[in-house]
Amino acid sequence: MSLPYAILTALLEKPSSGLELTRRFDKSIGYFWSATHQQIYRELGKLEESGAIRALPGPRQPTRGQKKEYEVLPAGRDELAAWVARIEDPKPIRDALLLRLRAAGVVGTEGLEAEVRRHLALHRAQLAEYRAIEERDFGEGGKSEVDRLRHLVLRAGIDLERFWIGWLETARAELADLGAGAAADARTGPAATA
Amino acid sequence: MSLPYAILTALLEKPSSGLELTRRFDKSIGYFWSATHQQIYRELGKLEESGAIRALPGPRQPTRGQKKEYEVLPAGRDELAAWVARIEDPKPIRDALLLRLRAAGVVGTEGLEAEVRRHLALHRAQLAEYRAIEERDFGEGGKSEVDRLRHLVLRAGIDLERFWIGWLETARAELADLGAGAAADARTGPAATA
DNA sequence: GCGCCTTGTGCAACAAGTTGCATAAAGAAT
DNA sequence: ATTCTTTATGCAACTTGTTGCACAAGGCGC
Repeated sequence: MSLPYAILTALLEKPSSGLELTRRFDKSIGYFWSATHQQIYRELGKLEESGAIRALPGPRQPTRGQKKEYEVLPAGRDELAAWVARIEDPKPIRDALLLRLRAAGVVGTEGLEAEVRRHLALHRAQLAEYRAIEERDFGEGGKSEVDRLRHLVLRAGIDLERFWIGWLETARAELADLGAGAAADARTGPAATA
Repeated sequence: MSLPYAILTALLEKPSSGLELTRRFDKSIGYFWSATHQQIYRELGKLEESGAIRALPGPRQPTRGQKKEYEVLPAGRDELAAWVARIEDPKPIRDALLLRLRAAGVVGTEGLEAEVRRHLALHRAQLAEYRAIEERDFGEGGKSEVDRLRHLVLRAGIDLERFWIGWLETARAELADLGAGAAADARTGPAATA
């Protein structure tokens, strides 16, 4: 659905080979749309076939194991522009940890608090990483249109991490609170607390 | 990955048939882990085969088009309890709208503001729905362990919607601000603003 | 020259999720 | 009685995403 457009965007920002794209996905676009090199190569093939991109004519092209750079053609740019304005509903959340909290209601919370703490640490680390990028890339003023939009996206990432950190702290407190007394009856069944 | 556990949780809360599960997914568990009836039937088959659940012996079982209720067996309950404490990293965000904002940086923001406004309305509606559920199910005190955990999960949903609403408002303002002057050169290329 | 590591491209098989449709039973409508 | 709708289960085909591996070229050590 969205991967081809992510690739088109990356290629418009800078023509690249498959592996270069993979690396760039690992640090910037991949923060909100990750992809493995496999997906990227497959999609590059499709995009080339459909005429949205083309391989730059380099020294020698046809062999395997040789770098192959792509650039976006006008048709690809048009498709991307159309996608930007397309009507497409937001996808509902899909989060396994929330599911696990819910499951803990019926089978007990044993071991969950440690996992919540671990996630908390991971989200704090991610927040720190985002903040470092913000500092580095959007420190001073004088922002172009591209910069302002990129910063906006980054701020979504930052605020999302902040949300998770806040919520996980609440969750940890709640689990600790349930902990002591409830640990015993959680093992046999949760209904006893009522 | 998580779907079988979502189903086990739902079945422990109340033994059900495939279609009943589908309906329940549409209103409660599905808020953070959605599934179609197809996925659910397939997964029920696998879970039954692996001995995690079994069909309740009803009037007549074997025919098609006949309701078939399932309940969780001890093995299934144990698997679920193990999953609750399992180490599993949070998945990175995957959001098409953020991607579209980023794409707008290179192909122009035309048509995006309307889409942002539409999403804003959808998230406000979702928030209202969650708040109504909160009012209905967790209005007064006297909460059991299950209730407290369920409420915690619901609050994650509520705060996530609040996050999106806040961010989308910022985005809309930013797009409106870029709008007037930038609309012209966005069509030809974004670099002109620098 | 020969092994070895890195860079680079790609196939194949699988897992998860989506879409469209077929089938069957039971009850309501006429 | 027969048609229509609702409830219910399920197959088949497809798309997306993941994992493991194969293969090719070039640079480096010795």
